[in-house]
Amino acid sequence: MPMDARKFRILQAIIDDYILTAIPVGSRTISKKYEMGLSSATIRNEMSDLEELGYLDQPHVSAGRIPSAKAYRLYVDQLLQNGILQSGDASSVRDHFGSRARQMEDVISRAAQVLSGLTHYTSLVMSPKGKELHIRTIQLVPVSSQSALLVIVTDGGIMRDTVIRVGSDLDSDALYAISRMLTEKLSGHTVTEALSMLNVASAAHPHHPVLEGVTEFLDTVEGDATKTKLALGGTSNILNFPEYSDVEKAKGFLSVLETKDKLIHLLENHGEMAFTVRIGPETGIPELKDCSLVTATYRLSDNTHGTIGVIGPTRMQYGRVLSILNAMGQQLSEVLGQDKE
Amino acid sequence: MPMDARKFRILQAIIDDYILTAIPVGSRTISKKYEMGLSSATIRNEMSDLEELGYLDQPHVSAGRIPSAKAYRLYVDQLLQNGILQSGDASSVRDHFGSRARQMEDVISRAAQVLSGLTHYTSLVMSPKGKELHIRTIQLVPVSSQSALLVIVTDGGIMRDTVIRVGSDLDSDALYAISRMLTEKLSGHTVTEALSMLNVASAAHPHHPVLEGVTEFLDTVEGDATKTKLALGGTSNILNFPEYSDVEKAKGFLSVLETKDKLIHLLENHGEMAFTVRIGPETGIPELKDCSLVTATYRLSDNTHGTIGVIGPTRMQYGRVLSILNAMGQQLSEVLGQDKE
DNA sequence: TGTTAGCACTCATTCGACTCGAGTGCTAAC
DNA sequence: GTTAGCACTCGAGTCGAATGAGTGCTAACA
Repeated sequence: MPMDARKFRILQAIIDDYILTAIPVGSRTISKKYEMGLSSATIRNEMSDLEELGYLDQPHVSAGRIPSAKAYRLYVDQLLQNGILQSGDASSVRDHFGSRARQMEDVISRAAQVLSGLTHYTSLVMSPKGKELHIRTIQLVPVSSQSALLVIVTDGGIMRDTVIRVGSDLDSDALYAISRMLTEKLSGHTVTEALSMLNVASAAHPHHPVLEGVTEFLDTVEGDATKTKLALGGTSNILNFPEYSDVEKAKGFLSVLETKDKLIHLLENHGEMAFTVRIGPETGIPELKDCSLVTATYRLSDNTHGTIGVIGPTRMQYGRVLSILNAMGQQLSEVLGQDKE
Repeated sequence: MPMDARKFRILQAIIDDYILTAIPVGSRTISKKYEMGLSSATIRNEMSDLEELGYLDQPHVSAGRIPSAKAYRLYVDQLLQNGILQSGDASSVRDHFGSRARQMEDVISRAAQVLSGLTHYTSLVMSPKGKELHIRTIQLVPVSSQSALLVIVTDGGIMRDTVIRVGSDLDSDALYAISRMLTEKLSGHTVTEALSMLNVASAAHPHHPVLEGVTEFLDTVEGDATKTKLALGGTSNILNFPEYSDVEKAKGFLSVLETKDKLIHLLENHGEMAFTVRIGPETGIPELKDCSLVTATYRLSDNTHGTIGVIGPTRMQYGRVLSILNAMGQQLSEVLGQDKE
């Protein structure tokens, strides 16, 4: 039994209706609300076929059908292929975002707020991965006689800082000299590259406290995924959807959001696509089996990119979400890239 | 009708039982489970009196009684007066916290996690208010030809940074010189004091871009409460309690947590007490009318303090929470104060 | 005078029987 | 291939009786 055009049109109508109403949709609804020119009986036969093909599920025999994950997959693939992106969202993203470019962190969390506000889903905004960032300046700022603040400015305006121990024989001017030297050597390189260069240098000057401190810090930046900044928005939005009116399910969902490591891992597996859509079980997280995750990337430069995403019920308004993510991605690239020149 | 010792003992038993079980407690329960040496009928008479005094409510006539906000208030005041603080919690806080003192931000969020993990409630950890912090070092780090990163190191190891525009005629060395000068002048003063000093300086050198940038930034640090860092932990813990099995109520609660401004405002009204306990309506936030907020402070120095707190249902294990907050406050003072010398 | 046993009364909760209706699957006719 | 008709299914909602926890009151008791 093949999947012809009519079946597809009916499936699409079912999905559209279910996304809107969240109640299982019956054959009569389709034949009345959507101008098919077919009677409910015919729709019924087609729906039976679609169920056999695995595109529809039936909660119980006397209810309508609901789309399966496979159906959403088909639906989304179709959407992605046609590239239907409303342009109206770009301007509304712009409006809500405001133009003030502040610190990376502020931008990230603001973006998460806007994203969840516009979509009514839960949003995720992740800064670029640490190890891909290019170093621009390294500066040691004296904090006390024994320690200094290590500030690393990277492209995108992100800065990472930590306090390291230095030898007590270094005063402000000495630190400044070291800073200049380090900046000269490492500027323009990625964190990963800088790390290998430092390892060479450490071999020449063993037990140099400053070098050790810097190396150690870069090491954690590279290795530790949790160093990536992740902002969430609209975490309680999920409760607006009837599929999460069960408190137990809601708890599971919210618990996942609390352990950011899982989320970061999820967002990192992005591949080279402009968009990634993971539907239900495709997320790989049991608690999210009734959720979909849509992600997109934004670029700061050729090699550094961050990820933004939206989590909602599988019956998500994929078209709208994709369009908004697209607009937000562009906006972020613009805002974060602008103070780069 | 006075409130005698026996009434108080009975009230205490009722509160203890209700905190544990969350079900209205009847006269028979009290006379059996708690060794009162009184029959249920006597208890019943006393409970009737307690209700008349406003300490007990009755959901409906054939159910037991539940403590009113007034009852919890009495209970807590008694608790605070007796200063019952189990010492066991101090060590468990220490165990969970770990000794690694990292950046302020990490410590804050770690503390929130530990706090919610130990109490099973939602925790709040707020860094000290910006304007109370003492400046230790000011450093300008070149970022591009037009802009510089302004790093301000304060006591407690907190650092605030932002990118400011500078005149294009300033190279790295010039910025360094300015940094030294600023550090020399402002070190040891609070943000508020520094601000007034800078205003004097600005009058002498009008339109100086660096001075303007620094002033503007300190201004936002002082004025903008949202600059205060606030970490939350265990936001979904509230769903474990039967009083929040209603999704609508849970949504209201979680929505409040998302707008951090309200929370910061709540935590700031702390007064000079070691602990503050706000019960139900005392929080002043309608969505939290069935919640209690317990806060405590930790100190970095004489003038700078941060706030930690726990939010849970009004039937909270106040004794335990107070004890844990006390331990955590000490721990935080220790960890954040230690790199101060 | 305080305490207790006894008893009638209240009322949320539980459970089963019942109805209602949306929706299906199947068959036969078009 | 499409459609009308019809029997059938089954979740959701309603109603009412039974249940039982808990109270308030009264009268007896120490």
